[in-house]
Amino acid sequence: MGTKERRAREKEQLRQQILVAARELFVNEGYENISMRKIANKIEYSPTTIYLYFKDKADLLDSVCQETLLNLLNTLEQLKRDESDPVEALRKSGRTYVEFGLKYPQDYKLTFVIRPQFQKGLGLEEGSVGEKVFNYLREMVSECVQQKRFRQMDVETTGQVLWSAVHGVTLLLIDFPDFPWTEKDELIDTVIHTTIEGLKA
Amino acid sequence: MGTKERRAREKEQLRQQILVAARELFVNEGYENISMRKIANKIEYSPTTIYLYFKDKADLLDSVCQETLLNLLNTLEQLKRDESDPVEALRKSGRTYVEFGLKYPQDYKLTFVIRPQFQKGLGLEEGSVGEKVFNYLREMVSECVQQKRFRQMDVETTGQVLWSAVHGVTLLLIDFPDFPWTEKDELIDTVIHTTIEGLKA
DNA sequence: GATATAATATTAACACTGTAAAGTTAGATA
DNA sequence: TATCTAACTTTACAGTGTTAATATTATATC
Repeated sequence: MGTKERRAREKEQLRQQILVAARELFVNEGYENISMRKIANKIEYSPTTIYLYFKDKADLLDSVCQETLLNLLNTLEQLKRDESDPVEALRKSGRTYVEFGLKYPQDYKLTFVIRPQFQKGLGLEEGSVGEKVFNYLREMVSECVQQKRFRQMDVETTGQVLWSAVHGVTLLLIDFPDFPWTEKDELIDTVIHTTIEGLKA
Repeated sequence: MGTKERRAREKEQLRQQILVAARELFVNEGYENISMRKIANKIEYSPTTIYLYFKDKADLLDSVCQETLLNLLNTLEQLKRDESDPVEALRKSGRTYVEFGLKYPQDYKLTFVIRPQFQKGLGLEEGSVGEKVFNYLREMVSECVQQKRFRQMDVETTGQVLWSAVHGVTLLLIDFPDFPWTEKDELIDTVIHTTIEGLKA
């Protein structure tokens, strides 16, 4: 009676195959330059087969972005363990966030800039990966506030300020690679350092 | 012999007409949802006429964005006059920058996020409007640094840190309107205030 | 093993897209 | 009036996302 299970497994496998192909194409050539037909070609299925697994192209993008968020979450959570100082932990998290964005620039843009243009929902619903990523940030910040390392301020606002800073620098570095930036690592560190100092002040 | 001039004027007029129509459509319905045919319909010309005035759709986007930058520059320069304290002037400029982005969210995204995806060049070349906007920021910052109001730091880096912050918060507010943000104005003020405090520290 | 049934995949088609090439028209020059 | 030229349109092509109808395949039942 394992037939059903095997079938389900096979179905999931094809779903994954589509996702892998879609991510690779989206990331290398940009979401709007990739057609359903191109994805279909890559996996050697007919274009319409994709619609048996995903509602439409935006839904496919959505699933790719969910994976990216999961990837980001895992990357961040690997840090958490080995750092006792909460401010230092926050600094490292910020650094890791930006580095993640620069390591997978297209994934980052897809998730945090392109996707919102197509899917109006935020992807931060109850139990979603996006929510978990945000909770991670919230916890980090909360620790700093509780230990009075920051000036008295709403935890939510504090988190949002930090997010603004890292999101901003990540996108600028991605979008304007030719701009005469300060040396990249120095800029990232300075952005994070400045923001954290500002939160202490 | 005024014929040539009249013709040139008419030509420029149609160019402007196309730009106005394109901006309105792009801004209201999004760049990727607008076809050349829709723009052509709006101005009551055939679609291919547009190609006599603009190289392609990306070039048309480009011109729309140039106008946006000019608009931003004018908005910013109106501030300059009436503020003697350089830090306060910088704060106001930051505030104005974000407000501009939120007042014309689609223009902002078009210029600072969508455009770089299509036109790899930055649009900050010698003599360009983009360069002027950036010079404005540079001057503001420079004033603060010269008057020792900020901790000793490279003017370029300081400017880039500020730009990161305001760019970040602007985009987050645009892209995730449903997120449970701190009250919008408070968040913007806090982002700018925190960054500036961090630069002093 | 043959047949009915359900799952999965494909073909054909529609209404669009950006844009190149060729054709048309109106006004200026000679 | 004939010719030239700039401005604009028509036509056409190859490609797009997506739907409905159809075909194929694999399983379950007899």
